[in-house]
Amino acid sequence: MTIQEAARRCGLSADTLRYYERIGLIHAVGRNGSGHRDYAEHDLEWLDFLTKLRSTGMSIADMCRYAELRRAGAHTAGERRLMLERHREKVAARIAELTQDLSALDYKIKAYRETT
Amino acid sequence: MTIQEAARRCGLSADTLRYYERIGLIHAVGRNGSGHRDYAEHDLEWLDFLTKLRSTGMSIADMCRYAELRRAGAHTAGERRLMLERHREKVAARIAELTQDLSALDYKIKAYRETT
DNA sequence: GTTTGACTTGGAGCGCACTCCAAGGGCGAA
DNA sequence: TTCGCCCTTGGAGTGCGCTCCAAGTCAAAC
Repeated sequence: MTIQEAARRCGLSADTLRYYERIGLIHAVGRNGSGHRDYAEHDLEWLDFLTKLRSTGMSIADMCRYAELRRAGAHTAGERRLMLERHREKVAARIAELTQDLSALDYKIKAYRETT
Repeated sequence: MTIQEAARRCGLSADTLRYYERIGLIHAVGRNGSGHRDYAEHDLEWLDFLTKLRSTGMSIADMCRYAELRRAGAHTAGERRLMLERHREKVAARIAELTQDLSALDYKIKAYRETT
């Protein structure tokens, strides 16, 4: 799969895919005869997971840490799990915060509706 | 109220408060005899509202737009309300997205738990 | 009276996450 | 064979939202 197709499928730009590879988030993407990147299905699955971490607010630095652990092998599974559990709590807290802010927003909008 | 007290109460830094004033987010904060900022209660209420907008992901540019409309007077209430309503939808969508990502994360964590 | 410390201003600097650029390579179509 | 296009790399640039700095002012403490 070309970089353009991979970009389209995971919702990132080709530039971002190259950037992710450069900083070690994606490891050893295959190349074809002309030296062009050739993405495999498992690259896409990993990218989908990365974009989930990213969209839930994990920093690139932490994602790199996770990717590094993953490359290090099965014995890092515990640490990876811990990272995900901690991140999960942050996401849950964020949802709670947003939910509260949403109702504050609703209250404000209601006030506007009653005034106008 | 000094800038330090105001900063503590709204959870921003004094630098950020000065920055917000510079870009027009906060208008005409009072000064005392020595030219130091002297925040009033209504400044704090406005700041609390601003931090809610900010923490729900509204851009500084949009917040400036809102602040500008507010300064322009009551005849802009409709437009302000529209801004808030649109923002509200974005926040709701964000919550939905995060909630989905959270369950994906839970799924992944569950897999780790079953493996280790 | 001098020191301390918080404040003022305009402007520069920073960290993050990309995003773009220049120079060059490879390949299919006309 | 030449054109057009997409790809490669390393490195530079960008936008956002602050954050820090230098130089100066002022008031209270010692």
